[in-house]
Amino acid sequence: MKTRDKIILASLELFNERGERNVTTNHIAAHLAISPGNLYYHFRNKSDIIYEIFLEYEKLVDYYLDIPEDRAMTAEDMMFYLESVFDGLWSYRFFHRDLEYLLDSDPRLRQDYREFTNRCLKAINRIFEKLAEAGIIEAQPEDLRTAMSLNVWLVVTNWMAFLKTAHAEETYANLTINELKQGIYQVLTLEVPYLTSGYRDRVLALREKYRPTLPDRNESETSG
Amino acid sequence: MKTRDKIILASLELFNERGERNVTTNHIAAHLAISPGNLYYHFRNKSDIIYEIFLEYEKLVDYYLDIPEDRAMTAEDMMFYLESVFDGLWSYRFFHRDLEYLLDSDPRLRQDYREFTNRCLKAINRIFEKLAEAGIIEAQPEDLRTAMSLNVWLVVTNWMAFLKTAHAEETYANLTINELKQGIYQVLTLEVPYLTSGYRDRVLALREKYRPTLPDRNESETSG
DNA sequence: GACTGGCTAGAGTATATACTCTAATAATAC
DNA sequence: GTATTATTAGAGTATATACTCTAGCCAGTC
Repeated sequence: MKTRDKIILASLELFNERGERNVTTNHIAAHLAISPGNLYYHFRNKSDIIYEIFLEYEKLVDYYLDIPEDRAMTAEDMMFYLESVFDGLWSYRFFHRDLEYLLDSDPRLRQDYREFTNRCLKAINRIFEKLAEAGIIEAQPEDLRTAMSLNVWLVVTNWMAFLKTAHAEETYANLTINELKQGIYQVLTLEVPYLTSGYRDRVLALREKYRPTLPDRNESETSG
Repeated sequence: MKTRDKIILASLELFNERGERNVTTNHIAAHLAISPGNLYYHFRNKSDIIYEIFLEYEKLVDYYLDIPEDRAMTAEDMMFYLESVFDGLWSYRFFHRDLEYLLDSDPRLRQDYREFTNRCLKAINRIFEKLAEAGIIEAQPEDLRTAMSLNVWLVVTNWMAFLKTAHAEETYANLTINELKQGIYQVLTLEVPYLTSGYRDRVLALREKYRPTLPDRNESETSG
């Protein structure tokens, strides 16, 4: 594997494990047993590494959210979208953690991320439309659908942050992809009131599989 | 005003403006025209300043979310809760930005914040209960109510982050409290499907007042 | 006036961090 | 082979940051 690719891979790994803020370029080089000079031969700066990682992330999610227009949507499709998106979130989980700082440090990233968000919102919107066409959820006016899509985006992209703050101990290390996917339960919660009678039980059953076993909720929960 | 209080105030101001990560203790001291030594006489470290600010924030929100149990809830009450909470978010807006890093650096803060979150979730839950008792929304099983409350929390606490990423330019400076309050529209969107026929139009009208005029959604709206 | 204790100044320190520079080595072209 | 280019090492730099240390000021008290 080329050094350049190794740098990207190691950076992603370290960022995910420790958070971007806690990983320096020297750490990355040390982790790979290469010199800082070598790293800076391949990347002009730290931002450039992050930008490359973003491009990969973007590509992955764009691929996941490519919605086929030649056929109706099924409940399985919907679940597959959710699973895929949460897989993506997991693989690039450092990204949403320090998002605001990252965007402040790189205008190019800010611009790209903004367009990326808009594409995702459109895709979510389209999924809702097709779910309605397929009779899985009730059709809703465009206004409402757009606002719903935005809420889905907010829940999806911030569920992980919530989980980490809800953990009692240092949580960066011990978060698992299974816990993360409990966010699917929360997303489906948004759909619940719109489900058609024909699909209601079906989707509720699917949703049930992701019911959160919330992290040490018990510890201070004795009141109530 | 005592130096200690001035430090807290100036820190909050600078954190909100520039983000905690971009504000050093030396900046704070310089801003107040006091010496670093003076600052460190009053606070053992930066974390302690942040913790003090959190305590204020916590107190404020706890006060806002104190739900009177001696009377029924009105739609106005609900709106007042929303307005208040978003005011609080605005005043301490730096906090949710670097939340994860802050919690990682201070176990005491992590623990307190976790309990704070649980209290807020319970309050939201109770608000939904009382809205149902008042006939404003349909009553829902506890499970669903809890999941809904969590979604409300996610939307409330992350709406600001979304706004900032949606902005095209450097956004930390030019975000306004009015834009922030458009998050109320998103929260009410979550309630829409549960509104009773008696209150539906009423609440939809209230919601309409907060409809987002989303920041340069179409590429570059001339800012002026 | 002398003493005390809270408060403050400001120079200074240890460490970290992003990044540079030069020279050496490996790979490739001719 | 030689010349050229791509890659790498590793010491080094400029700057920043959280925090310390010492000495002095000032308000109140005896």
